[in-house]
Amino acid sequence: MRDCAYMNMKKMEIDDLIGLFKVLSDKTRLRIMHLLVTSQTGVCVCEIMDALSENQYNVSRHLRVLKSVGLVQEKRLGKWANYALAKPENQLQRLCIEIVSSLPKELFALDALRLEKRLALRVNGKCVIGVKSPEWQKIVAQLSQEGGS
Amino acid sequence: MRDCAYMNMKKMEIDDLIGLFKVLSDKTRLRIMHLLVTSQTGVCVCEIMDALSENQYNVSRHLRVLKSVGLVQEKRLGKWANYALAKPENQLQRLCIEIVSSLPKELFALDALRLEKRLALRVNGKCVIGVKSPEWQKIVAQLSQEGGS
DNA sequence: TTCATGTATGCGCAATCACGCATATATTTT
DNA sequence: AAAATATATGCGTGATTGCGCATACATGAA
Repeated sequence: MRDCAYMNMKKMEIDDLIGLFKVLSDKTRLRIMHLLVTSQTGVCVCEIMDALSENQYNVSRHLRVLKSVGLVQEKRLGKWANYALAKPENQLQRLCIEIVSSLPKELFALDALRLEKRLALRVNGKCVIGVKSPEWQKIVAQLSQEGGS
Repeated sequence: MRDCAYMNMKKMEIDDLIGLFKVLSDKTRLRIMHLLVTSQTGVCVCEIMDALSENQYNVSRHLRVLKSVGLVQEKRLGKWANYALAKPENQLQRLCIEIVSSLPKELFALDALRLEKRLALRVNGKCVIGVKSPEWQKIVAQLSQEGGS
């Protein structure tokens, strides 16, 4: 992946703040961060995909960005990659989590709802259905029906 | 001026948050905002220029952006344009001020110091020296000498 | 070993956006 | 009226960056 400005973390300077805001300036990244901050649980890539209705490579790429600045951590479990909020190790990361926590939750309500439904499909606390699963398609159809009423 | 994404304010949506973070993702804008938030006083363009050591057209342009999203307000006084933090009129603007207020002040210490010295040159509470004034050049030279010790 | 599946990434493109330059506008001073 | 001064802005450019596509990689299943 090409280098991006928001990956450049040295000592704490104004430029680091700028990097932080740049990280939060992408919709997909902000939604992922909010998901991880509010849910306080590790989730795999396909669960994020479904919660956000976002495709695989974008979720993956944005997770990489978040990981590169130390905001999230990855734990591989077989084919699955589990991502969770990292324990903040500097002021900047704490600030970021504070900021994300302070955002109006209503704006992310749909993501949260979908994540809840998606996590309910886990078996033994683990994701087992992967991408494009019929179970999930059905739930999505149901949700869009309710939403359209 | 060409349209920018962060100027597009409708109802409060995630995209508005993105716009907010984009506004804060520029160093000059963030420094201006911090200046206005912490100083709580209206300042003219040339005072900002000197406080930030930034040129005229960039300060002017970024002020325009901040004004366009309702974060700052302008009051013209003859040749001088006085800018101040606008009274926040929605949740997003309040959030922005909160966020800027929460940033580590040390990072903006030099700007704050220069602004303090610059405001001390006012007469009757008004800026009178304009741009490229010898008085200010002298103070800058003094500051850089102290900083280099 | 071959195939299926979850995840990662190189490439090319298009959009965004900050900047320098030059110049325009507005107001005061001479 | 003309010059000076504070501020604003159109234009061209370069840098950044998000995305779609195709494909690579890694691991488990058949």
